[in-house]
Amino acid sequence: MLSFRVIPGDPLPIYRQIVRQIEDGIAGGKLGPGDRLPSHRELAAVLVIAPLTVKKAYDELSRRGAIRMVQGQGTFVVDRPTPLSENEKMERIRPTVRRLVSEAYLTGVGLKQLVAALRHEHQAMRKERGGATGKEKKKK
Amino acid sequence: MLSFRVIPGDPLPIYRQIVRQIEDGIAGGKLGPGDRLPSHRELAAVLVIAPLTVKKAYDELSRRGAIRMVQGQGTFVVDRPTPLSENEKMERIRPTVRRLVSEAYLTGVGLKQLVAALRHEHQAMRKERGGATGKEKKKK
Amino acid sequence: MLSFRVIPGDPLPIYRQIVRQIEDGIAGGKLGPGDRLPSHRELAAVLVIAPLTVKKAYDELSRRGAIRMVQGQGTFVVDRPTPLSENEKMERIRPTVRRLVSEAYLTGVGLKQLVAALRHEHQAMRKERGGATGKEKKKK
Amino acid sequence: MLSFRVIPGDPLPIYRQIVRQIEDGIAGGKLGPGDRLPSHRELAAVLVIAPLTVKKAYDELSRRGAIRMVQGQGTFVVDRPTPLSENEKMERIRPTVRRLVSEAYLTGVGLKQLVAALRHEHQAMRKERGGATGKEKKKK
DNA sequence: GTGGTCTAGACCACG
DNA sequence: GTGGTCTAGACCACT
Repeated sequence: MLSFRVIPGDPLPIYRQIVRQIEDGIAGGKLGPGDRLPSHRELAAVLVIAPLTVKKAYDELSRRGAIRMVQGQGTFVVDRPTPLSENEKMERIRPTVRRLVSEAYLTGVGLKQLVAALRHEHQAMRKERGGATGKEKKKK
Repeated sequence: MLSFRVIPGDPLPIYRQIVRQIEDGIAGGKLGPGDRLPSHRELAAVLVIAPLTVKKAYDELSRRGAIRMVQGQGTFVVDRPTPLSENEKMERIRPTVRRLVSEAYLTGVGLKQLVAALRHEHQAMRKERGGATGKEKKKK
Repeated sequence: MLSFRVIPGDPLPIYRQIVRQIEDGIAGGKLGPGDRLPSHRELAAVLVIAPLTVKKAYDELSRRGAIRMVQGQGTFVVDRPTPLSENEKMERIRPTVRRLVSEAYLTGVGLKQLVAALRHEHQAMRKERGGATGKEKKKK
Repeated sequence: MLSFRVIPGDPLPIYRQIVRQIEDGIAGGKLGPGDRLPSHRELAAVLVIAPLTVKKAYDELSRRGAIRMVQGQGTFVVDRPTPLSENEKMERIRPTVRRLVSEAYLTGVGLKQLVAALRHEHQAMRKERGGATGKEKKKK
């Protein structure tokens, strides 16, 4: 199961953050058709936010046709995996890359430190995600 | 002078959009120390928004030490940005680092590619700023 | 709960008065980590001023790391104040130091008396905060 | 002659700062009846502010009867010296003392550092004021 | 209910 | 003209 992270103070509302992460997960192949998402109550508990907030995210995704909520069964991914090309992937994250570089410059953080911070955060996330340390073979 | 643009519907509030554009302007070298910004009323008129909204953006930049507002004179880009400790620098860019790492992970972009993209963007920005490639000798 | 008071005609703007009162409340131990402040609307009603004015005060305190505002929850005194470097600390109190020295000089108060007054006031505050006289051992 | 200092960003308007400093000077005996103040143009030049601002301060003091402006002659102190008792002096600067102590606590500056900063600033001012290093004997 | 943003005015202080 | 403060509303987002 995908693990989510949510930033309370972010300008992007929490429910949109969830929407986005699930979309990214689908785009990146981490989530495929038929995959089951955690119940909104469950996810809310994990993220320590209100269940209604998660519900709102699921509703949004449902409206977009990316997932389907089935009474008494759960919530499932509908979207085609739509494998993105490498270029498309890079394009997708590029705005954030640019923003980070710009922020780093303004703050006076050098490229070296920046890369270090990136690696550090990457490690931290891996541990959080469940202990995979190398190239993980995901199977459904 | 910088040209500003603002997107009303954006999840990022208008005043933050302005903050970012000015920060980027400084980062990109389009705005240098001593440069004068348009008055908040003037900019508000140009952008067709309320003056207070622009002022809020200027206040934010002022707090961060990027600009200085002087009564009866105007608003100026600050000469020597207030020095921050290394910890504070990292703390400041951390949210974006986390976000980028998360996006990359979900989208299926590996750490290597990510770092490469970062370096690439970093180089691009440098060129934009005037071609300095290393420690630049500033003369006034 | 703290009781607030505001003087409309004061040279110190209302929102700064609020900032100072809350800061003093924290300094004096009347406000501790985790304590909830009245909502900005509520406080505005009590003080008979515009909600935005209180919000501006809260924003200022939030920026300084003294409080945290959480959507839908309320506003709270922060647990562990953001650590500042020694230089920044001194930088922050410097204006008041300068002002005091200047006032004392002009009023004809000598350095010795000034330091004595400072020590006296410092002791008084400590007692107010609960009687700790040295390094206090905090337990939770 | 008294030397003045002015803080542009202060909540107290510059012209009020000047008023206050002259009042303090009179209260502290640094300025006595008949003493001549610098012309407003002159003082404005020294403080690097607009002459109108100084004029405003002089007008204020004139209205209060503390000084008298005489066409073609200059501006002179009128007020009785009114020597303050030590207690009165301390009372006068006490609010600022309290404020400084409170700020220092909040900022995490210890008493020791605080006193050191005070001494440092005191020295700096002395040099600025014209090089007196010990108890200065002032004569009119 | 909470905080977050925005508007369209107003008046003061400084130059 | 500039910035600095304040008001009295409004709507949105989250719990």
